Amino acid sequence: MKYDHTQIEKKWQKHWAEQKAFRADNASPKEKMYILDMFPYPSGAGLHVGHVEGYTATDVYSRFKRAQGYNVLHPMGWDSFGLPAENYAIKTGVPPQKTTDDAIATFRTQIQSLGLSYDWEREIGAHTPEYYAWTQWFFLFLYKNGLAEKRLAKVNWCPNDQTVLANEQTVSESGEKGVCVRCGAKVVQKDLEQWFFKITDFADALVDDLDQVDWPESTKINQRNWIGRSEGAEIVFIVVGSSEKIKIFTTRPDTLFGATYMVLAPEHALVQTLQNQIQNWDEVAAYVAAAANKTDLDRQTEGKEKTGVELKGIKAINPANKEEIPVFIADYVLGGYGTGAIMAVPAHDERDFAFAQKFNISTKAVIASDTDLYTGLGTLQNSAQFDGLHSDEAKKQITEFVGGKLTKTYKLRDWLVSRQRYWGAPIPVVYDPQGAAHPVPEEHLPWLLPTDVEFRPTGTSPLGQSKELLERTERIFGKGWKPEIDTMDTFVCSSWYYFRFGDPRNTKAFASQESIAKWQPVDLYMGGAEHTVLHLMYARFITKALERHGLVPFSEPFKKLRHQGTILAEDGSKMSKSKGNVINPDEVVAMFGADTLRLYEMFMGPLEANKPWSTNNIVGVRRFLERVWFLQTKVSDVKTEPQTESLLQQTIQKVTEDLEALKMNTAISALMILSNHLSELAQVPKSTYATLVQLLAPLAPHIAEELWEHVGTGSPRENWPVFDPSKIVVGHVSIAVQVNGKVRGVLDLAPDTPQNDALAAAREVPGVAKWLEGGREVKAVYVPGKIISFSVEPNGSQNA
RNA sequence: GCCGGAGUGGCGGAAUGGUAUACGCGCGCGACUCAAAAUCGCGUCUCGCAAGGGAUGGGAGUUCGAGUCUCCCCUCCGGCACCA
Repeated sequence: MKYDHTQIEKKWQKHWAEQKAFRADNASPKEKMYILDMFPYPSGAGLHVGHVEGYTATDVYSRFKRAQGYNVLHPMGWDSFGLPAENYAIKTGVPPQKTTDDAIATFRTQIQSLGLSYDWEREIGAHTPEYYAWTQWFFLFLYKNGLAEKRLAKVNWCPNDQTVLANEQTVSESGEKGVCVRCGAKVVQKDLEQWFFKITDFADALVDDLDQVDWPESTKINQRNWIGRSEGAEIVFIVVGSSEKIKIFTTRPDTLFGATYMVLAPEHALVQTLQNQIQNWDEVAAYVAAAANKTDLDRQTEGKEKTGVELKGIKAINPANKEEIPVFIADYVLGGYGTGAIMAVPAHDERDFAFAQKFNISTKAVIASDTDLYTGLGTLQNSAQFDGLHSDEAKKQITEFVGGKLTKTYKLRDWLVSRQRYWGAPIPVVYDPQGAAHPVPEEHLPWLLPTDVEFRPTGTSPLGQSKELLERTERIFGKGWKPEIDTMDTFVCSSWYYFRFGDPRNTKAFASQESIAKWQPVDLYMGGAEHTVLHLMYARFITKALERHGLVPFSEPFKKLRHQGTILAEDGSKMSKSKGNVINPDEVVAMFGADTLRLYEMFMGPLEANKPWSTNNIVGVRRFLERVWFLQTKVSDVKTEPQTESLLQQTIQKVTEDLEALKMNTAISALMILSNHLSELAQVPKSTYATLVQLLAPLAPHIAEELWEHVGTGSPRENWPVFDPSKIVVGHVSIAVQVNGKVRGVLDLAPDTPQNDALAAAREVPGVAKWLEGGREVKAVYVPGKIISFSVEPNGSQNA
């Protein structure tokens, strides 16, 4: 009987769908397990083998957990708003709605052909009004609680196309930075009124709560670095001859006596305030204007070459030693970090040192050191009564001495959610005739995305063209009222979707409290490591905001997180369309079958590692499945020999432990060892074979179900086997005998052999005895069941 | 520059401080065949006739024993990058 993967896979996919085999049951008393994949952007290119890896891993785990008796929630949906569909529409005129629905249909078909056990009754799409109504509800929720507000902010602007550009659109196809991806014009910065979510309110919790979750350490570190909490002091400097003060943030208040100048960010408000006292105003104003037009990319490409202008006529007083010091503006000081102003200590800070060299500013070493520039901590000097103190103590004492305060600051900025784009959830805000913002009342949600727009860059947000949206606004709110015409960052859609899967059709709430209590938080979350810093941060923020207002009873949405690695091309390079080395999963499924593809991707290596694809290696797992398939012809009611039973029990243990730890590659290896053993038998005991099939079922579910029909009862999706240690044969174990760290012999011993007997036997082993003869035994170590180790010193006669 | 991760056969990789190279690919030889494919069996780190020796990026250390732990260095991959 041939192994016809196509026929078998179709049969069981149909069967599972008809049986609703993977429905997550809201009413089940069984323990819940919520296993989630990061929902994909449904791109026109279709499913990638990289998707398959992550989805297969969670599928294996879901099937494993169901068999162990858990009530598993394993859903799939679409992160379906976003730029590619809109760009495609600009190019071709095909509306994003159509492109997106087509792409989703393709993705769904592809995913279903892999036999992934999703509960399709819970499918959601971020671009559907039923979903984005609640994305908009989240906006209103944050707005009402003071966590959303409008501010001026810079955007990338293409003066040629008259359009706003996302950061990733400011790199040309040839890699040139700071230019429009479409026309190549130089990108400039432009101020726009935009909506922000106040994620910085939660900065401390976002750092501290990382201790509660089981995430890869590197991902936690990325999150901490992104938030960038640093501890230091705020200290006030007085401007000479003025009532103005300059507040600075420093992590090194111990070096305050060494501050020989100050720097303000070009956009610092005080620059404008002090205009009348600044003698070289024209020069200063020109520098400020130039800095305002610089993109972040400009700053990067310009490297670390320092620029700046002294504010002539302005001096500040160092509060520690009352010296008058000059004040500069320079773009190496960032307006958005700390207080936007620094004290510069050129003797102990690299950037200040470089700047002082260029502008010929005096330096003063206040930490003892042999070098002109020393950035470490140390013993104070030139610091009056603080001389001799160590930095650690001086930080606090000097801060108190000058009336400053110890404080913390963060790199994390508030989340800018306004997008001057079409294909996103409209921001549910309207403006009265005076221009004041008002939230759209919840009863009007979903606040629909209009369709009467043209897809071409026009210099304004596409929704600004919609007559329907304007008429709707005036009809509901009154004459002269105007709609907000920006849409929300698609990260908003993905910051709450995991709640929706628990209660996907709810029209009264984003999810009922019962569904939250039943299913949340996510027990296992799987997705790529790249590009997830922001998503994870935003999802955590939303959860913390909900918790603060009593809407969820926990503060972290994802208890356990794992990343699948990247699948590379055969030569180890990245797969890319332009190189033409992309593997299409559909072709692999057609040729080898979904079970083989799944098994191969799980067998490639550790889940989180980056691994090259190898079409050669696929035949290995295919052969394994063929071997298991062929074994059914040898099944009979013979008694299981102890050796076979022992191996079976070890396999049950190994596979169970490995699947729990998501080490699919070694679980498969254990199954191969068992099937190789069974292949050597003339007749294969039915119960042993059935157990092999069941252990294989989470990994290669179609073939397992087909084989199970002949050898099992019930379903292979239930009653996961439990290993029985008493059936593992422990009669004797082969243990190594080492002399001076080298293996000289092997000995078969029962693990409970007493030490004296074991050592005596070991000394008699032919390969060992001769090494002990000529020397003096110094030490003998016996680790039962593991190893015997002798240490020998050569005697005098041998040395001679 | 800073922060992570990783270096093991020809290749993907395995190994609670305890016989390094499991499992798979590839390759070689053999069986079956008129022949080939498929399948099955045997072999496959390296030097050596052997006894033995040498190998987990390089160098030191801890230990009876190190791929695994500690320190220094090299290479590759990923992230951040003037954050005071």
